[in-house]
Amino acid sequence: MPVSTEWLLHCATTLAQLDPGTTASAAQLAQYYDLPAAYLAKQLQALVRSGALAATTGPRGGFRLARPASEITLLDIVEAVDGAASPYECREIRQQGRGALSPEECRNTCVLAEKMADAHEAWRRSLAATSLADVLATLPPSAPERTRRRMAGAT
Amino acid sequence: MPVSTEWLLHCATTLAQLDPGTTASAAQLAQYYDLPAAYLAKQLQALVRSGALAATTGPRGGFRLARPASEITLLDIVEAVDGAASPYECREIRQQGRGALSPEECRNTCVLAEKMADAHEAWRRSLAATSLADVLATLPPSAPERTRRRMAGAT
DNA sequence: GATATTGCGGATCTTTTTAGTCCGAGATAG
DNA sequence: CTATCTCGGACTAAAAAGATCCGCAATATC
Ligand code: FES
Ligand code: FES
Repeated sequence: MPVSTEWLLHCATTLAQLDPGTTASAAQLAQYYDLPAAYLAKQLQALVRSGALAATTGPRGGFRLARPASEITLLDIVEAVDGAASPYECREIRQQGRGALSPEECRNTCVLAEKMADAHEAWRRSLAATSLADVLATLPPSAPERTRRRMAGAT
Repeated sequence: MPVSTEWLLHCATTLAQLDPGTTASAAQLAQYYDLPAAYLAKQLQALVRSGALAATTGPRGGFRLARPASEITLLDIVEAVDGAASPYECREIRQQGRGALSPEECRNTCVLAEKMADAHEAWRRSLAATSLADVLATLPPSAPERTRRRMAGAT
């Protein structure tokens, strides 16, 4: 799992603390966390493509949340940057080799593939249970003001 | 996630269907599923190292379950081949850059890292809930006999 | 006791993914 | 209208992981 996952999770949390209508540029966010600006910009695009963020181009432009913070889950962000596909991929190994099963016996999906899919679904469900609003609720009340202040001074 | 994960899950299920005391060599298992024998052998070693399988060297040697099938979970197998580390790695990004938090504010772990760890734990819990014995229970009663028969004819 | 067979570990090569950089299209402010 | 600032996608290098190979140690058989 790429390092940029952590970047985007934190960037989204930061954007959620901004006033509505305000945007933060990729350069600002990069400076805020000391990250390579060009590469961060590339990853932010993935979140725009997925519909979690909205981007405004031109001077005074930048990124903002495309939806209320309560409607953006951690799963949305993680799947946008890391891909939504399950890491486990069943290649129907049971139909190959000397022990191959007949096509009739394979009408229902393999038990092992099913269990692996269940585990992946449990992982997804756990991440989908937390929204950006939930994350903000755990922060001290002074955090948003502080974030806005430190962000304003950036280039 | 490597393709070999599926291989090992099925190989372990196959071994669980053998009579106690009987072993199956890597070549036999490879032929049974039409897999590259050399690579499969290497992955089987990982399961031996983890303690899920036991190996006997020499003629008539091979692999067998090291424990009763009810004591081997899918998580044991997956973590043996794919590693037990969480795919998400927190690099403490919150302490870097212009928005860096003070060390005092970072005494407790970051909320985002905690949520990601929770999701990973949910995934683990789901896989640990199923043992090889549970998998065998879903198979038709004729399956073990059939597996033993087809395995016997291999080189 | 010699021999064939099997697992074991390390060294090696290939492929995929990740990390990083770059320049162009488009929009806003002046 | 022009200059400047922003995202957007294409391109290139680096690292990690996957996959493969070969030689060594151990054991049962003959
Ligand atoms: S055939 Fe793919 S998991 Fe069983
Ligand atoms: S600092 Fe690593 S997830 Fe927040």
